[in-house]
Amino acid sequence: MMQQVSVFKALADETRLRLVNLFVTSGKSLCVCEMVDALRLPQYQISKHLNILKNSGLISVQKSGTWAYHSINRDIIQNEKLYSFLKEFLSGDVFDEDIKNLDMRLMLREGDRCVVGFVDEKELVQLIVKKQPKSKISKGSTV
Amino acid sequence: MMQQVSVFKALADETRLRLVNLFVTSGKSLCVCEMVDALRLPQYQISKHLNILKNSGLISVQKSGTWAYHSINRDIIQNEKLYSFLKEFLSGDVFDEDIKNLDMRLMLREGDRCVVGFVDEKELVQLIVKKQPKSKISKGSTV
DNA sequence: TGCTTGTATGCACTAATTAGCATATAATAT
DNA sequence: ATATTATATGCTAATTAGTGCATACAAGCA
Repeated sequence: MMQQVSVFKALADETRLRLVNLFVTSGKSLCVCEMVDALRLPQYQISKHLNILKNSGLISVQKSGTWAYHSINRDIIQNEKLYSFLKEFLSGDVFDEDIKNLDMRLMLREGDRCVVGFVDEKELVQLIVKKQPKSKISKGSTV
Repeated sequence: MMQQVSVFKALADETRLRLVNLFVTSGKSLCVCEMVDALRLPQYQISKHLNILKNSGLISVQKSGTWAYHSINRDIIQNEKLYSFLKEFLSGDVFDEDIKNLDMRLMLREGDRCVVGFVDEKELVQLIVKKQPKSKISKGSTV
């Protein structure tokens, strides 16, 4: 298939656009469990869609132990034009919600590395609260 | 379907990318028979693919008698970023060949309007030769 | 070695997309 | 009216793509 076609085919799916949105908005390398938690879709779906993005040349992977950090290839996205287009084109309810979830999830990183696997919504909040050692300014402390 | 998805779905097909290439490279409104001759595909395919591009909001049509002039919507292509990306991304053998065919075909216009229907390759060359009234500089005239 | 965990993938099923052909529509010309 | 021409569209078969589930793989840890 023509490379141009495979790039647009890769982008022609809601789940994959949501993944691309995570990359262009966060600007980070993300590992699979983080994306699973952000999009709240089954792990096998995320993996498969990432594979399609990879085959089109849009993203690439760097393994670190069992973790797999995926990141967008800014060079293949010629002249940054597609990249900056995507950055402003991908917005709205679903995309924004995903970013909110991702931001929460990224608070669990240590030294900017992923250190936990899948975490459901409730568990995530608890873990974040537990992780804030210096914040005595939390609500309802000394009123 | 999300508008973002439908835009990329519209672009996720070789024939439709070839059509888009005609628009972004020529910068013109084109009518169906001209695109049929440029891409050398059956008329019903061109019409159907144009309809998909139209539904995604990428192009629009202006009728003039039986002729239908299609043109790309530069405003929906946000901030011109996608437009200029496409302009440089869509190149290579097939795309270039299409443009060569289109350029020939556009020589048959009169006052920048389409005045003939489908024309096969041989017929096209003959018509073009016939159309050059002032060119006494053609090959082999007064050597 | 065996267990757990993060990630990838094979298979069956279903849904979505495309091509091909015939035909419809609508404007023009005779 | 009728014929012609430019364009659109309905239908079917064929292909492609996505989902869901189970399971495989591979690295780290007991």
